[in-house]
Amino acid sequence: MTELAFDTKQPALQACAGRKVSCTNCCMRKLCIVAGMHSDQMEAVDQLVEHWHPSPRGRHIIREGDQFRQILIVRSGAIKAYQTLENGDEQITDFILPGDVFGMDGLATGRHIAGAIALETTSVCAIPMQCMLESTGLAKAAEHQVLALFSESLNRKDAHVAMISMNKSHERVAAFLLDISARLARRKLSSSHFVLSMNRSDISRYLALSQESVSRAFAKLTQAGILACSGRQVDLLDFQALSRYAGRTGPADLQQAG
Amino acid sequence: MTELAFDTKQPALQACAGRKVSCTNCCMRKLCIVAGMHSDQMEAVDQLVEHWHPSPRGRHIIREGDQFRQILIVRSGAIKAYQTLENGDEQITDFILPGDVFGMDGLATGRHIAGAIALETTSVCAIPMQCMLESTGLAKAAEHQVLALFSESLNRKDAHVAMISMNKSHERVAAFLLDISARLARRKLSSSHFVLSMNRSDISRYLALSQESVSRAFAKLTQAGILACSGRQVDLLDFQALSRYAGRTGPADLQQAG
DNA sequence: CGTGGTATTGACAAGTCTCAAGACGAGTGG
DNA sequence: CCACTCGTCTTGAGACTTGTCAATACCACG
Repeated sequence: MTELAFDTKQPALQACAGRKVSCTNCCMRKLCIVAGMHSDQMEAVDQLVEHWHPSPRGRHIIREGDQFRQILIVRSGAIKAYQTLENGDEQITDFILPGDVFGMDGLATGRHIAGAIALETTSVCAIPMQCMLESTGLAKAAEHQVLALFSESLNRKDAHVAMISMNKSHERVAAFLLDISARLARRKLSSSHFVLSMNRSDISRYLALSQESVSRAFAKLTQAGILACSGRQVDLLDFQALSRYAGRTGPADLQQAG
Repeated sequence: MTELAFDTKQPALQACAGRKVSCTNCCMRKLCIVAGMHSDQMEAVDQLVEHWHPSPRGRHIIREGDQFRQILIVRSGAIKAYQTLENGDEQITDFILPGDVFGMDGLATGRHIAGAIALETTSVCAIPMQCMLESTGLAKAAEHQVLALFSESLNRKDAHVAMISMNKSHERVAAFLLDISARLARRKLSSSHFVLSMNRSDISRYLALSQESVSRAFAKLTQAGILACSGRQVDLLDFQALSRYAGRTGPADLQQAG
């Protein structure tokens, strides 16, 4: 089985994965920058947007220090954003799913601070910043959308901070799974049954835990009957219970419920 | 002594604190949205910008759930941004210093997710979003700046994540102090001698630690001769050593060096 | 059927959280 | 000037969780 963040049996992503499509019939148009645009506006954006070739798993889409030239939107696949710290450790700063924008980190200084690597075969669209600022008509139409996506990106980071702030490993993992689940749901994909596109090590560096703790957290949640998992395949069995843990040692605490 | 994030003896902030000023002679013009603008552009922005009355310590500037109407820029003072979690805990998501923008979290959904409270007497400028999108001339001039500030905001959040990801409490506190220090330096204020405007509890909820651990971390760094502090007054004595700790258990580990 | 990357599991040391008590400083009222 | 109070900050001791090191299991792939 190939590694996908989504169940390929579901139609939405399969429709456009890997193929060059125009914005008007792109499956991500409801989440991306063209959301809410008229078809003529969309066509204007289409002229501007570069549809890049799909990147295979492991390929860098952005390298740390690269010059900033455009903002990017994922059309299909999944990406991890990372930053190399002074001591050489790789901090995973984001997991980017179809419809998410990324690459705005380079706008402030002109150079990208964070790198981005495809977690599986991934297609992205690029909106060159230069064009964006020059083309008045489009800028007008897209400006609000761009800002909204920025804002969403900011909120995603706050959610990340909230996740890491939980003190128990199974809470962080529960919150992580719920977050992924909710984001998949927004994309009309199964929220209870999915295949993670990142390995345990990526998750651990995203959640500020050791790989082993992530593994143990999965085991704990499994033993509690809250989820079933085999490697990256995850089935969420009890959302309520999961939410309780993600809600930071809420009403009921996790005992060896078995 | 009043509580300030900055040494009031330094001229930059004193000049405009609390008084209504135009952008052209605001002390924050080099960091804010009007950075790099011609004076005529600046005046156009000036027409648009609302200079709000100073907020006393403890006052809400934004409440969670408030309708989004404008983005805000701090002119003087300091602010904490927070989010109430499911279990009622307050997660501090940001400390906002003069020249920083905030409030963009509300753009995505139209309502603010995070609240903002003044940590000391604080003046902010508001740029109504409606105006911003409508006034073409200005939008053109300010667009790049707005995006750059957004981008900076994103990068600040990644820095926050990196901070929380450190596993030892004194590393997180070291990173925190270096971050504050660097941000003060950008504002031409003393980077080695300052008064924190937030209490230990705020710091702890920002760094995902208990209050006690923060206190102990301060003590540890003090005993190691790296800083001197008395309550919120902080003097950084050894930047190199501080950077080593903030660099995540780097070359030299912190022993009871005394 | 090996091989390499990934994932799990165990045991111990190390660090943090929690609970609890006390110290300190600023502000108030006698 | 003093005693008192409140919020903040510090310090101590024990329980608990995680990180680390190490060994083993698992899976896809050639």
